[in-house]
Amino acid sequence: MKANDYHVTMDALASLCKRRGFIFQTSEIYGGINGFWDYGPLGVELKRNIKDCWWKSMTQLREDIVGLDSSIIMHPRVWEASGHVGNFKDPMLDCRETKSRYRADQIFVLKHKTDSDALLFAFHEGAPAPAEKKVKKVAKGKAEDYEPVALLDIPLEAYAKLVGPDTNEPGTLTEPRAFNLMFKTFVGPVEESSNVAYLRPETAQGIFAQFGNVCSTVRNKIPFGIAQIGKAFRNEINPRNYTFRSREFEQMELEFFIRPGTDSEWHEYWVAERLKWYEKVGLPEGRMHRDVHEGDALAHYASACTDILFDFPFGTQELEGIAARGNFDLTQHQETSGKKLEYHDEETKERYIPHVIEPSAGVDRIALALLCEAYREEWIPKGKDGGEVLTAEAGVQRAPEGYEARTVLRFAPCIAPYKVAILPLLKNKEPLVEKARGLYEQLSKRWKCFYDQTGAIGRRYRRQDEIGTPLCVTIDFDTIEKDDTVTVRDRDTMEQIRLPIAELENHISNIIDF
RNA sequence: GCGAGCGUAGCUCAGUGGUAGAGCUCCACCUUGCCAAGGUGGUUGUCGAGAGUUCGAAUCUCUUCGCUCGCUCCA
Repeated sequence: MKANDYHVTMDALASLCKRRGFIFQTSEIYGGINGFWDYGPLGVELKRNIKDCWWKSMTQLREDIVGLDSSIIMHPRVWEASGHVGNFKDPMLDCRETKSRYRADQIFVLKHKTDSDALLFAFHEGAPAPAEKKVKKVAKGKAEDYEPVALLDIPLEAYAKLVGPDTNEPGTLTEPRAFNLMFKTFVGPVEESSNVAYLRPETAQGIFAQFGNVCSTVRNKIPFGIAQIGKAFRNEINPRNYTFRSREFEQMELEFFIRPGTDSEWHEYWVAERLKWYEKVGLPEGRMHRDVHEGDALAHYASACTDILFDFPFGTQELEGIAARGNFDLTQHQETSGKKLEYHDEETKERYIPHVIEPSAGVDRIALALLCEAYREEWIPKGKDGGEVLTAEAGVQRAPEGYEARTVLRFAPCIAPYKVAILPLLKNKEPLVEKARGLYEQLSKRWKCFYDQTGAIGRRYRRQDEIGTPLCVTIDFDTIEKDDTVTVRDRDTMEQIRLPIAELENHISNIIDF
């Protein structure tokens, strides 16, 4: 997908998100801080709706999944067991001359087989040709006399003789430094190493660590799942693309425990289930993709992993990963903690550590995807029944003659921040206002509603379009003088129907409820 | 993290050393009997932050923070 084919630019979207109160830069009055975002009055409703739809689909609409809310800071040994303390870092090194940065584990070195004083030539993994050339040109040697070794196996003393991948001079590379992507803090008032703790980089480990307690309290039979929604923190090197890669973000994770050997069928099941969910909340099939990891792209303990991707304006990017993790996590925790984390399968009379399928989704990424997908700029014909609605041309703000522009967020109704706007036709006619206020109070008991009496009625419709409110209900003189009916106006078609107030709640419920 | 560009009202932006501006938005009143941009009046800024040069800085210099793009990274 080319960026210029997309129906919205990130600039236009970010502008609307700020103007209407979806997303703000965090602590903006102090200049902001890279990788952290705040959700405004509309954004928080949007996110809540995403989480509610997920939570409902997991824990309410099925009886084999229960919820959990574990703490953000856990015992540091949780992260030893999970491998995050050991592996959750990428040693990096810089070239002082070219200012390039490399991942140490991806750099290899041509080393002379016998002469330990000879120069060493670094190269990118799998691409030794430039280094072989340098062997001939710079060292006047033969390629046969050299052998490739991993950079991490080269002693630091030898770095003075090491020629970087993009230079011909030795000694320009810094020593590799570990970049731990977990946020570190201290428990208790004293900052000493024995008090170190981490903000969780994922919510999943809280589920594994409480596996035993959950099993012994809810009497669940395999297969069953434990779901959790919560904040996670990763000290990303370079947050980019608006809220897409943030340092503080929210995850919705399910650990679905299964009998060993049934991994691939349950993995496929959850990929299909999750794709159905995305369609239900308003991400169309045409913009969704699967990325099936194979070979080296798979973690060593995983038997399958499929990413669910979405076409963003800045490229096709991951919303969710669905991994078949075997029994790696529970086994690790059992070994590290010394506590049994086995499941007694009464059907097969066996004890075993269950395998797990993990659908792990990012709430903020889904919110961003929904905003990108929902955003539309349209040119609509002036006057009644005037013909076809056009998609606005990118960058052209004024509509052509006979048309007028409208910006609309076409959220799925279950996702929209406000569900219904209640509008008196005129604000200076007391009976209209009184009736509208009463209806607003009535409907607010069931849905997030918006009351607006300011400006012309058409203008108020457009305001609701821009924040994605699916329905507008207008109170006019027929309502109060004649038959107690109201006008219900649809956001997407802009069509209006007349309904008795008595039928209103039922009508709204059919459209809105997840 | 490196390089380049950019930070002025809620949004989009003009303003190259001399009293901070425009359009839209927003608010009030009027008008408005169903799809915005009629009328009148009004609010809003430490010109991203800090320091320096200068009689005087939005404007010049330095530092810093943030944003965008490219490289890098994305378990």
